[in-house]
Amino acid sequence: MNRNTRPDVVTKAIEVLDELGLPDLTMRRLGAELGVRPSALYHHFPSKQALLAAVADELLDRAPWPAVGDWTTRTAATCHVLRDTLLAYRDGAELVATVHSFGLGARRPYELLVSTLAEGGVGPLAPTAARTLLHFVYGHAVDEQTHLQAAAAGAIGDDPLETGPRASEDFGVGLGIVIAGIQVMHAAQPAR
Amino acid sequence: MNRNTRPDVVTKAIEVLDELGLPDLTMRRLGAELGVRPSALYHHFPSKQALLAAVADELLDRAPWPAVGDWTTRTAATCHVLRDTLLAYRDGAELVATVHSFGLGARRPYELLVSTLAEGGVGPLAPTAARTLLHFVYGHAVDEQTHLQAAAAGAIGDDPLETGPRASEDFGVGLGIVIAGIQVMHAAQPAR
DNA sequence: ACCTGAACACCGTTCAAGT
DNA sequence: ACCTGAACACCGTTCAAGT
Repeated sequence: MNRNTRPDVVTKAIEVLDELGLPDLTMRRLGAELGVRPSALYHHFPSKQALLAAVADELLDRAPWPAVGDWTTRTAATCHVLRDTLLAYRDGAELVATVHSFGLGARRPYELLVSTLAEGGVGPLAPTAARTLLHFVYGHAVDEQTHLQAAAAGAIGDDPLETGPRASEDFGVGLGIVIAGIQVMHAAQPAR
Repeated sequence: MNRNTRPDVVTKAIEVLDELGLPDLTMRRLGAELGVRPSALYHHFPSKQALLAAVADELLDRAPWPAVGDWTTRTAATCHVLRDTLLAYRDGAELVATVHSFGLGARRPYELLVSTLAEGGVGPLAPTAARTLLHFVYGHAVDEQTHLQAAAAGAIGDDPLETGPRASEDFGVGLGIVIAGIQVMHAAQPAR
């Protein structure tokens, strides 16, 4: 009898995602959780993909994005915050990576990185550099979350390189590789 | 009346993938294409995921992997061959990236890169460097293929940064960033 | 070894109609 | 504005039984 609003649906979707995981976040399950038929959700969103995009954007809006520092430390901080955000929700990495690659949402990290790099003087390399950083962060987070859940399910003995504190170190090393590469290619660029 | 063998199934699956795309590569469709009930496929593979892993491995086995050159040019060549292979089949990038991240197959590029980097003297950084390269190549190829198909469907006007020769340049620049970063971080490593 | 037949337990989406 | 009821056109997987 209490009718649902669009933000209600997104909030409940995040709960279902975190408790059941992305494969169980179905229109039918989400409808049931809201006390409503699946078809009612199509009053709020034109498709499931649009719903997932709204969920991804909401997760990213909750993140404590950094605002200060020179471009290298701010870029690194942004990537660490992004990773932490993706890992903070069950299947968060896969969800956000999918939404981003379909071009339906999750644009915030890209825009933050491009403007950080542009303000840092990286210039015309900024969009390519930002995408390279995002490919690394999403890929690493998806791998880590997949192996984390495999280990939690007991299917595989903890691979220490993919789980726990070793994964954080590994993320930092990989991120260092990409940022160092941006610095080098930027310096090798003809001046403007 | 002619019964199917395991390689038959993989070969037909690649045909269906390339003609219909990954969403239409269903057990039911593939069975129909082989003149067989969907349940018959479970005699050859324990699950759809196992089938997809075999398909990904077959695609990767067909690639002309490079075998010579110093580690930087050989690494670059391996990444270019991988990208070309992924883009040579409809939805090839998404298929191989998914299989790889689930840990069920598609291990060949990782092994090639690790041994190339190790022989190049990159030492303990090799596994992390290889994964960073793969995150970039898979992420870039998935993006490119997604936008290519969106452009082909006419939904979006060709984004020149994501399509055509500009995409190749962009891939090369991003790859240059990662390889340069590996060189820097390797040089910054304490000697062993 | 390879396949059939039939079932189980689900999906996303549409659409006329209700309040 | 938000939802119901009912349908459409599908999924992956299991399992006893057939050849």
